[in-house]
Amino acid sequence: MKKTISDIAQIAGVAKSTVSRYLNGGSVSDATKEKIKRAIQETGYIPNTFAQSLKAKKTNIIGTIVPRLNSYASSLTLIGIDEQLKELNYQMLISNSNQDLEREIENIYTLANQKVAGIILLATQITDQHIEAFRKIDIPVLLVGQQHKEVYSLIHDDYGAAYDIGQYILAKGHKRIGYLGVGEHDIAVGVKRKQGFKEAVDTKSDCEVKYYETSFNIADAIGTASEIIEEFQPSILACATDNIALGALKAAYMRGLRVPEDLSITGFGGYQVTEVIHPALTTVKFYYKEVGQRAARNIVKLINEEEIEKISISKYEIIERESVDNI
Amino acid sequence: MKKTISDIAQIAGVAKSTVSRYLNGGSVSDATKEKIKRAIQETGYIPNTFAQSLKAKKTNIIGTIVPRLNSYASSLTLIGIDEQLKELNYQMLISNSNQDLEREIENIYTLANQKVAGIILLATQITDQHIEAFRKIDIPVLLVGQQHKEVYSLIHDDYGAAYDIGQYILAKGHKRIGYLGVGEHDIAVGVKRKQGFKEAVDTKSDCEVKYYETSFNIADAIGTASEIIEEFQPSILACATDNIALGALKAAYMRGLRVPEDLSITGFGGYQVTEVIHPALTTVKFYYKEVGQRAARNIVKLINEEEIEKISISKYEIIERESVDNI
DNA sequence: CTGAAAGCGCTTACAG
DNA sequence: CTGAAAGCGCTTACAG
Repeated sequence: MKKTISDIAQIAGVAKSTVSRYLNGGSVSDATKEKIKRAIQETGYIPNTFAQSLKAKKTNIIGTIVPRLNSYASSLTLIGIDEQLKELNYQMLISNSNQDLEREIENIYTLANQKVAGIILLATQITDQHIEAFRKIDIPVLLVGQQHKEVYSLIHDDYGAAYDIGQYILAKGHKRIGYLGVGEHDIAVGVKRKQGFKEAVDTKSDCEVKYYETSFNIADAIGTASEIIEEFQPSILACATDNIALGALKAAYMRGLRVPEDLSITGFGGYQVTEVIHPALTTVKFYYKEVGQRAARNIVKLINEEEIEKISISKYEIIERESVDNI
Repeated sequence: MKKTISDIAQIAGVAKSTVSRYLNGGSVSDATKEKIKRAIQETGYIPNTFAQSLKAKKTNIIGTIVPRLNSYASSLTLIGIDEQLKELNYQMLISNSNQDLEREIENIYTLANQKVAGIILLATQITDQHIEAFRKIDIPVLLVGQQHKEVYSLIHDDYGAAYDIGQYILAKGHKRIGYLGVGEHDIAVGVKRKQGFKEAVDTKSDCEVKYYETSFNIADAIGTASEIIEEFQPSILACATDNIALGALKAAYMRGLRVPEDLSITGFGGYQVTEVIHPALTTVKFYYKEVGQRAARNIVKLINEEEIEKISISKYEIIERESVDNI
């Protein structure tokens, strides 16, 4: 059933090497080309990628490790990577670590096993084990979303975006401000966003600002936001992700508060749904897909041993919509 | 740098075949085991998967083709597949066709090239070219979400769910009913859901029902829903997906209609966000993740040449929330 | 332009 | 339990 290059060679009446040359664009006479083409069509021959890779000693596969598949940010980033990679004649292999750091480390080694040409890691946190793995596998690695001094990274400007959101809130006249963030193990979302925000609101001394923490989970966010509303009664709640903001919105409705009249809310991310809901959410949009595309270009450069910057920072844009009131 | 099995054999002072046996759990004496283990640790040896697969003539990789990556349904299905496959010692390779049928066909062949053990296709429509590809590659294939008489399939009960939604709407006393679906090239969403719905509402003769069509795109849905509201002024708008329902909700708000007081809305899918928005959406929940898991089990059975049903139909559940009014 | 041969890194009967 | 040898399906110098 399954045809090999030898079968084709035999049917076409040429040597295996000639078929191989035909397949790889080497010099073959037109007459020979014709014969081989016919043989391939007739048999439905498909070359064995393993044998090819075994000899060629390299693949055109880029392994991409994601913490979770059902996230707006991951999905868009993956799409960007995939699109760009296809253009560059590479292929994307997705490996899901399901928010499990151990599995993430495992995935690095598995990908190395499969001789991927490079690895893109949509990172949440980078541990020593990560660094150890990167060293051992000896394959180009690119981090997306988090940075580390020993690895090439592509990040969103979390600090800058948060600073701008802070300034924006101040400009709207808010003085009783709640910030709902996540744990500090996540440097980008947990640390940088909070830092930028704090830096901005600290420029004004007549504000009362309180910082809270929840998880990335919407249900958790609803609970935490609800408590904050009860305890602190802020005029605005700045949330570290759009999902958290969605939770805050729900909490507001559940407590009978109108948004933005009774409580203003902001998010982070620019998820599509934030535009469709009512009131539409004021948030900061990150360019996930573009970052994915850039990641693809960068990893390929790394593979080709071209120079790239150790760390690139991507832009953002404040999207002003309906969820923030002017006081 | 890169170590091979020969290096390990040499360092451990044994034959390659012994190392191979060690790696694959064949019988090796404890003393030899120890030597090999040490050699592997010392060198950080990682076996070459290509060489392994070339000999073994099979892989434990399941190719999964998705129409798009940024969809709630795909993501959850993928997670289910991935989880279950890991348990069965298989690996998932995701291939995105980006809603491009040609690319989908290409992906089938590419996956075959890579000698995947089986293919799961999250399908939108099945053309003759698909069937031709399935025949040529001679690899087990499983369809998810759509059915075809020549291929093993796993589907959601689109017809049944739509019928129930229709009945539910009738029971709520609605008599002026709009149905907002999608094109008929998508059998599951475009044909089956409409059919089930129609069947249900046709049981009552004093209703006026109008059928409309839009795309899967939220922005399109907003536009179409807006027109429907203007022209037909239904008391309820049943939407063929949750995203379309989200668009309808937005359209209602934009026209100053209250939901559900002025217009009731229902969806299809059970996306997480439908629970968080206000008003929470009445919809039908499909078990995407579970279907993914089952798909994984089924494709593995197919690979092992075990019997499975040609077509399995998955359950659903009507989720009654706040977006439908009692008339 | 074309072919014979060696070799990529493994695995798998087959002997011992 | 262990090793030598053949072979998986390709590619790549090397001759011609």
